[in-house]
Amino acid sequence: MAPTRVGALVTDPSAGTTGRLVDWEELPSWVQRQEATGTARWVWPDTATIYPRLLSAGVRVARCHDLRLSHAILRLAAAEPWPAPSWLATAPPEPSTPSLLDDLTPDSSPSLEDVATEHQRQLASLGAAPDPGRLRLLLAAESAGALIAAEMHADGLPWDRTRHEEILRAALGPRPSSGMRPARLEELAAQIRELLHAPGLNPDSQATLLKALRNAGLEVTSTAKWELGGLAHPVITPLLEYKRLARLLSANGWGWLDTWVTPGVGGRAGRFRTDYVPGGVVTGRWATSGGGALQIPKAVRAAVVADPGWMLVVADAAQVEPRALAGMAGDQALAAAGRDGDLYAGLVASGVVDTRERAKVGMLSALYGGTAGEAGAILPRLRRAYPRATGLVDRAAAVGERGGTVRTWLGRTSPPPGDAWQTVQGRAGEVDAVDTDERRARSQARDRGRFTRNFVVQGTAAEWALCWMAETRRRLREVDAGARPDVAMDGSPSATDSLMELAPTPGQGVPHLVFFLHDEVVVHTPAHLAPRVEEILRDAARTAGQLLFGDFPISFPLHLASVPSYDLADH
DNA sequence: ACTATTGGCGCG
DNA sequence: AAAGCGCGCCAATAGT
Repeated sequence: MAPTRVGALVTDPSAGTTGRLVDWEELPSWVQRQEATGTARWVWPDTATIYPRLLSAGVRVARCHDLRLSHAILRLAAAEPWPAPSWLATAPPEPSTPSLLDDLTPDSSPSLEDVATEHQRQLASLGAAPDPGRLRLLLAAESAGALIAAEMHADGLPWDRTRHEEILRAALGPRPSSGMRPARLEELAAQIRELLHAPGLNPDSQATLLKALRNAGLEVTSTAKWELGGLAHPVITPLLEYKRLARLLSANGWGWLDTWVTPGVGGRAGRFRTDYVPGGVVTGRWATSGGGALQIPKAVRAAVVADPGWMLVVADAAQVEPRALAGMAGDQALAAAGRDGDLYAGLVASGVVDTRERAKVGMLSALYGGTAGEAGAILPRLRRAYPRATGLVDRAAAVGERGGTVRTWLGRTSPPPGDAWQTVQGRAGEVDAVDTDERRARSQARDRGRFTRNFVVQGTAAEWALCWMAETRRRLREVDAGARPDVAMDGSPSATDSLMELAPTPGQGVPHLVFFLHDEVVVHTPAHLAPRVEEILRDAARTAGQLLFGDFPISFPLHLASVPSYDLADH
């Protein structure tokens, strides 16, 4: 049963705190009125539920405090967590069409007092935290992310269906009737059957393909491409080609287009809309649901095309994780290696390792906990050169191996290991424990150590990226106001009366974020504003670094490209 | 006929 | 078991 009203507070330094329990129909106009001061912050149960409705009414807000996302962070961080109120969902709402008003909320809807009480609890919890300033920044960034996620869904990623179809046709042949294999795949399948003497083989069937390969004398234990790649046999080339194209077909073929890309309107490209899930990954990274948005392969990025007269500004932050680690650890030497742009080149220049590739492999091993192969040889050199940085991740791993929890720089806490983990560790300590018990426990403890090792780094990098994006959004909104003289800046009635006029929607000359991928963002902008957008992205990256690490001299350089289509950025 | 798991592979 | 972290999604297959 869907509630017909929503409770929200608005805190505003210029107007004090007010709250209302308001009908959904009245919500947009009320919100728009409060926004006019320019200093309002909304406190509401769940941005993912509320904001899409505001967006479809043409209303955007500057900032909010998302009680659901904040609770999730505070619950793990607080010494004395409180249970989530029944009205506060612990999972993001099921995606739904904006026209449907039901199914969006948990069992009961909060009163205004409920909302105010939960807010007070969160503020108190924040105040009691070891570092309230950082945690406050994290909650603000997480909440800003929720606004951005909803806005990117509403605006969509520009997607040219025709260009996508050209890519598919060139790779696979014409679109087959449903259920049939495209021509090119059928050809390759025939070759594979011939070369393996396996008539009737379906290359999509892993089990039968593996048998056929072994019958042909290939000593493989899987059909994974990394294993096949090293083999000398005439079937390898067509087989790898088959796998590459079959993947393209199943992940981003014609069916994908039909499901995920809405048609273009008058000269404009269509749009791809996924559901972004802020905080969807344990480390604080975003997840997505629908369309595989975080795995858009390089092969189809040429179909991401700006509207006529518009550009895509693609910004990719270089080596965010080691930079975040340098900042956290206060490692001056590692920070210095990253000063000139390419941190891995910096490692080579400082004589720590001899090639860029080895620098990268070694650094990733330090961040992920790898020990095998070449990494084993490089790691000791990294430890000697960067004892503070490597010491930090080594300690995080040690905590994890003992079953403890770790925190990111801003204070996101790792989830503790589950019951199964504890059980296995417990069994290894019992008097009748056998070898396999101990081995399993040790192996599982090391797994946990690699998780916590990486958690602090990946999570802090995600925090930097959130701050970067939130700061970018803030500045893009200023461009919006400045670039649109038709919107009065003096708060005159004409400016606030027409909600649709005020709403910065694509097509009205407004640069806006359209894509986010861990350390990369894409802004869709009128072409003449592309240089300004690049400047904003750079400034925002610098600001994000300062928000996290203050005066510590760690830089966050970007690769920037203003391009008509995504493939041309090609970092 | 349905759901859960597996192997594989795309992205960072 | 890709050398190590984090994901989502697909087709085939196993389980019910």
